Amino acid sequence: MKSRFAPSPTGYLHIGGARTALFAWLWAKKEQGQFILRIEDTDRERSTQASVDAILDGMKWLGLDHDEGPYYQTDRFDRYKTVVQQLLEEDKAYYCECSQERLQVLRDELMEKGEKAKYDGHCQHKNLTAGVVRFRNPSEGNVIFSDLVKGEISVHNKELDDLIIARSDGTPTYNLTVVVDDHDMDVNCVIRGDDHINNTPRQINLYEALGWGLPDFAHLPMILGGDGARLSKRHGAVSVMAYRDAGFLPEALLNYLVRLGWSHGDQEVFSIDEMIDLFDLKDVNKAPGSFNQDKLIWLNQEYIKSADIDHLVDQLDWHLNDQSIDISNGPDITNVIDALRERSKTLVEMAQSMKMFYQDFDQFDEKSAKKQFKPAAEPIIKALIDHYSKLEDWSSAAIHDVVKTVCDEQSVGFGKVGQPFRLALSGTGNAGSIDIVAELVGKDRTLARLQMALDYIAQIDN
RNA sequence: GUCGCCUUCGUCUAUCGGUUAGGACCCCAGGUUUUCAUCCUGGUAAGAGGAGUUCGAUUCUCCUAGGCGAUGCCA
Repeated sequence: MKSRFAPSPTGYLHIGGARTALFAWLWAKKEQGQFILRIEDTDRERSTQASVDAILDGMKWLGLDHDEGPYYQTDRFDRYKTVVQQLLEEDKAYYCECSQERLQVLRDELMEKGEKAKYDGHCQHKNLTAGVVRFRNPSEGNVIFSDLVKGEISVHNKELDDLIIARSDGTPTYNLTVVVDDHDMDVNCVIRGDDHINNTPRQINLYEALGWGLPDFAHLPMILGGDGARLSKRHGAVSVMAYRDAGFLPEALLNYLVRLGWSHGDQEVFSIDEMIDLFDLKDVNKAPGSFNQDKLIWLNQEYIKSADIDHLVDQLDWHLNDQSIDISNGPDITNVIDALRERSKTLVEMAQSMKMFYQDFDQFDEKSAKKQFKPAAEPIIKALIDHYSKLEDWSSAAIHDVVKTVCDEQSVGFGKVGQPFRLALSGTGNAGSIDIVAELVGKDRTLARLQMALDYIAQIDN
């Protein structure tokens, strides 16, 4: 068994493409077959190297590795020419020199008459020797195939016209190259978006004209935006790498994508191995799905909570760099991650929260400071500084004991001490349990920040 | 216009003719908690419409509507 992902390099790897790639990849793994990557760059006007790189980067980040390729169609023009020539010689194709204008007029007329807009075979028997090359599509009968996800699909040959397989400059077009490649590369399971369903009967006719055996076809439903329209930029990020940048873990994205159009009972969270084990094309839904960022965020948080610490360190690296956070001068990053993982929805958030452990700040969040740093807090903070400066065992347990001692001495509840302390430590008030945070922030920084809080209160008094 | 595909809570989905139509996200309420978060409990919410087949349809068939796709010398 061999499947493939065959994007055209006219932009970044987007969410829909990634889902198609994932399903094709999963099915190959599941069937212990191969997965190949092919770049369909026959449209030289729109294809760019930057897009090729972006697609490769996206696939790599997602971990969707290929067994063969990447193949480039532009490397195979000689082969396509040979096939076109063969079709010409066998009279299964012919040259056509109808102008674009004539074709446009023809389409308009047919549409106006309520008919299917298709080529009328004007050059069919002219025996021309130049122009575009058209494939002689059968005019009778039906093309019927059994799609692995959609079931039986039937189209009348009457609906199909003689499609162009080579442009007037001699370059081949999609419907020809895809057939030649899938055949030559032994792809026997074509998994792609269902926007290709309409092309499939044409391609089947081409396979038959060439005397080649048919692959299985599996057409995946599209991914739509929240409003039911085709997913596009206005629905938020559509580029896979934009999700990396926004702080998502690749396995969270993959998990989200695999559940869009496929399910296994009530299970929501799947490891890669489980996906491979449980995935089955026959369980793929026919209906299109809408992309829902809230659920992706939930999954991302689930993965952040449970991920292997080394993996998080790896994934965080890009974000630390992006936010210019230097972790060499501060606590062990694994301890910080553990303190933060239950309160971070994304890696971007986590990196932001990490700043308080590695960077000093010169002011407190104004709103919180007004609330917490009132004159009444002064003796409490003074007491904390007093105790902590003498504390030798800088452990969360000892730090916690001091807070309790201060509560007793000042005859106040935990909150009266904990809240200003937390704000002093974090600058924003958002932090986990104060004893652990204080331990990680370190004795010197803790004392300096408490002193800063004291200075703030003094400045309010004046 | 024509052809093809699709249609269960707002969203992702379960259901292989008989269920109080289940789960998850979101949202709401309550509980745990030194803030936030985590965690726990509970709640709101669905079979597009119409025929037919059947003792019985979300499930099978047909029609309608709606959505998406194709109708390119794009892929």
